[in-house]
Amino acid sequence: MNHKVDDQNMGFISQLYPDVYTQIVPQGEVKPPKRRRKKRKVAVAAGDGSNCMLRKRKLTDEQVNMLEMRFGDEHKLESERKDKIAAELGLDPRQVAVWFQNRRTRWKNKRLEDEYNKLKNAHDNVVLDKCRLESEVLKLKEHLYDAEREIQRLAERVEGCSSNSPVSSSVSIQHNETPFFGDYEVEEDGDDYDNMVYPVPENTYIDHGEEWMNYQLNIIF
DNA sequence: TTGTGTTTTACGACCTCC
DNA sequence: GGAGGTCGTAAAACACAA
Repeated sequence: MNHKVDDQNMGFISQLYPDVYTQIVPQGEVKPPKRRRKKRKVAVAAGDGSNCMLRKRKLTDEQVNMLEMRFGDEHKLESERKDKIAAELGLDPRQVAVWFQNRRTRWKNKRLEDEYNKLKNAHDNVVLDKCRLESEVLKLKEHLYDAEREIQRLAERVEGCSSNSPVSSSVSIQHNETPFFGDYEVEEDGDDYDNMVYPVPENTYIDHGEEWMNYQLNIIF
């Protein structure tokens, strides 16, 4: 950005906060031509206020706590507020700005992480629900299968009775038209239960669809 | 002690807004 | 055009296992 201003500021700051922030660019140093990204030496204040290349300075707990409080109040940082906080903590305004920038980034990442976890939980619940429903469907299909067997059994019994008696049964079910499990047509991919096609006999149940359904449900449940 | 992974501080490039 | 933002990353500081 505006390095000239930054450099001027640093000099100014070194005078304002000699014990905190030190101008670290050696006198007479010629700036390298602007490059996309250059290796940098991070330099910060020496405890004795001397001008020298030093290790990066970590903010004190007190400073960090105060910055956290200010960040809690407001994530953005206007110039006036920045200067005020900097003066309050004995920091370079630039340091305050940088700290806020980094803090915003951390905050954003945290928010993204929380959002991701929320979505993941929702997804997991949906998957769980899907499994539960699938197993329920399987159970119901098993019930249906058992019911069909029972119908078959009853139909055979009725047929046996009617052959012994001249009185015709009031039961209208004709066993050879009763769909049995073996009569299901299984579609190509062979996923037995899922792809069963129920062949409704032409003249037996078609006119009494509702009754037939109720009859079936009574057997199942 | 040292190698390694993570966090923190700082900067450069670029973008947006006034 | 300047101020302040984001993004990506360097490098120091730190934590910790081996």
